[in-house]
Amino acid sequence: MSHLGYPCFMAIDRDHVLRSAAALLTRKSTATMDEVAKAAGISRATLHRHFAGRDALVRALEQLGIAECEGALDRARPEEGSAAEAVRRLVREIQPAAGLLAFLYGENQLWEGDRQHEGWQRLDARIGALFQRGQRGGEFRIDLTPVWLTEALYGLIASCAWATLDGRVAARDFPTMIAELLLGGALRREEP
Amino acid sequence: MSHLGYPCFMAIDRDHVLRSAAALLTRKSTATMDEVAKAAGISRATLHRHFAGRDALVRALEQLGIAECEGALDRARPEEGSAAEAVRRLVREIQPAAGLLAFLYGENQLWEGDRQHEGWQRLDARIGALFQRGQRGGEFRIDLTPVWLTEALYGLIASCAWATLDGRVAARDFPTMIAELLLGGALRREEP
DNA sequence: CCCAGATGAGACATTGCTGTCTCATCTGGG
DNA sequence: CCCAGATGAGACAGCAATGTCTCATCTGGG
Repeated sequence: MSHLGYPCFMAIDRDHVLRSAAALLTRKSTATMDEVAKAAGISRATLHRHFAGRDALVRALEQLGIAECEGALDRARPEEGSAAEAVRRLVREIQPAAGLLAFLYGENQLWEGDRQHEGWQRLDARIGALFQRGQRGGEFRIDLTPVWLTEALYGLIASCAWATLDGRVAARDFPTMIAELLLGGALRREEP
Repeated sequence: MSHLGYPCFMAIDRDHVLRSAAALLTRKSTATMDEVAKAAGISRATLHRHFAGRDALVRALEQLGIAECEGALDRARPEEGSAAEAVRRLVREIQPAAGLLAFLYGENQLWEGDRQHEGWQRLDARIGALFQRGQRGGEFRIDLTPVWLTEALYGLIASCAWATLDGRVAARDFPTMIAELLLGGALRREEP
């Protein structure tokens, strides 16, 4: 045991378990603790040593999802350049976390409670601010509220993640499909 | 008992149970059979007399959702006028079923099986055909596939249904928010 | 080597939901 | 009135997943 009070490899182990769980739960959101353990290559006992219970596991996944989103948002530099380009960067950066987000998006348990994780509010605010910047700069239309645009972004990410799992959308098209639909819509642009 | 083999009021009763269940499960997808029964104002025993089990109930809801979608599609007259207007009509007609669709959309159980209800395929085909018509007519851009546009439509409907439940989007804005985002996107159009 | 700590396998009780059953009660048509 | 059929209330066992426990085993640092 290290001086930290836990073995130095536990951190990466925990991360590995979380990512396996995310990958599995994306495909089968009702997977058992036993299935999650098997997917991570550990026993159910060890899984319970890492996470007190299923609820704790989901909460940890929520935390991970929030962190991934914030990382993606940081890397996308939402204040920089045109808002449209910032949205494209954001979608591109967020793709690796799309499966996890799709799972969390469908986990009603996280939202029905009287109060949800503050991290989501912070994310909503940051993404909403990006859309607002686009509106103020005359780049985005103003008849769609930033709140709705943010919500729609989440919805499209989840849709595309599931469509990708089913093979209805190619993974390499993920960023384009979402960003182009969200930004430009289905209507053809008039040639200038 | 009527000559039909069941009381004449059972049909409407069954429909009432289904709609109550849809309304409840939209808010809490993990609701118990007991909660569903209470929400419909009947006992659990009677609920089991109508639907053999939870699975049968979900399947019946799926059937209802498909029927509502097909009805909305029929009323939207997807072959008539511009494709964009047809999409707007479709979204407007589908709004009453949005909550049910959002529930079904998150019910992975319906999709993970090796084969899903053929009704969805028929719906996908009809909606996809609408988008394809818009593309062929030069109205819609061709770099977003009809399959993805269909998927995105479902996703936006589910997103907006949940956002409406949470009060983040007004119910009266539902058709506009979805149709305008799907058709026009966030970017402002250049003035002609 | 020695041992603390981590792990895997499995036993175990508990819990919440399900599906089925019975029985008393209600209701509407004949 | 009479009765078939529907209903509500509740009992009951079954089941699947959870959470806790023990114990044998493995592993790495000192």
